[in-house]
Amino acid sequence: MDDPVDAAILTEVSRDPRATLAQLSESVGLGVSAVQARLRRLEHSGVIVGYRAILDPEAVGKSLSAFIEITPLDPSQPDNAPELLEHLAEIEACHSIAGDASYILFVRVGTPRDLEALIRDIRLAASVSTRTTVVLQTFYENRPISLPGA
Amino acid sequence: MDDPVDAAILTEVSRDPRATLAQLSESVGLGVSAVQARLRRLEHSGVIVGYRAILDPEAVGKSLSAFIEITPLDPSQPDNAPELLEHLAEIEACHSIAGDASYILFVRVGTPRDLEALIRDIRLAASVSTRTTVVLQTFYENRPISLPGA
DNA sequence: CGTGAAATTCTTAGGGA
DNA sequence: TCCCTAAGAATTTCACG
Repeated sequence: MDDPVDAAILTEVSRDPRATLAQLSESVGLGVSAVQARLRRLEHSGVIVGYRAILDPEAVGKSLSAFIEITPLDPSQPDNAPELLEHLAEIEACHSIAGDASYILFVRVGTPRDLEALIRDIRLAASVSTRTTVVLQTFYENRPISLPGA
Repeated sequence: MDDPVDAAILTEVSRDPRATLAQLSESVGLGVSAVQARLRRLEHSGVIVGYRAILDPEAVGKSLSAFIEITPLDPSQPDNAPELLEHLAEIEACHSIAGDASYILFVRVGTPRDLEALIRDIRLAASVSTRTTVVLQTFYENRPISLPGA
């Protein structure tokens, strides 16, 4: 599905989505027009889901992050916790997992008090118990996906 | 530190870093030139760390993700696990945490066999024990950081 | 997939609140 | 200091070969 050229485009665009077509073109050894067409196809076909700016959490007042495992209090109820929690903007990610808990969230807040409030909101919104693991230090995150054919 | 205009720029650029200055300019109600200067300052001052393309993991052969908690086998040894593991491209994030384990990693691989190999590599490279939690389904991830002043 | 021309965007310099 | 306008350079876009 991905030939080497597409893989090269994806690798480059993962590291710098704001590179010009000319720069991409140079990296992958194809004309600007061809790169543009491939990039458009990769976007439209859903291989490229979107683009993000990576912000420094400290600089934007989100210095505290944590993992929150959650488990429904009443297993007999329909479980749609992910949708019930989606409106909480502090939640950056939500996965269902194999393990003791049902889901794990990754959250970012400014202060311990914000975390306390968020945990309360989560419990109320989704009728779940929580188990929170505070992040002490982040060594790296948001590293680009490494592609096989790169 | 961030006035409302900077916050608006950050919000927009988080959602679509490839928007043109004219589009940003429209969103924040400032001239193109002023927006460009602010964006440059936000980049240069480190508030904006970088940009990424978000790829569909399935489409690029990384359908299996997992959290791996790790703990040094010998607590008396100097602990530099994050650096020792940095060369493993399957590791997307590495945090130190408050809890039973010392660190938690988020990793992406293609198959269970790849995960097995990665866990072996991690144990060998950093002399750690591991506890792996497989992700069954990802409901959302990479949601942009929500800014206070937005 | 490459070429070329038109439309759009980026960049920089200069002036004003 | 911050913002706007304006002109030239660079890039994107798209039809055609």
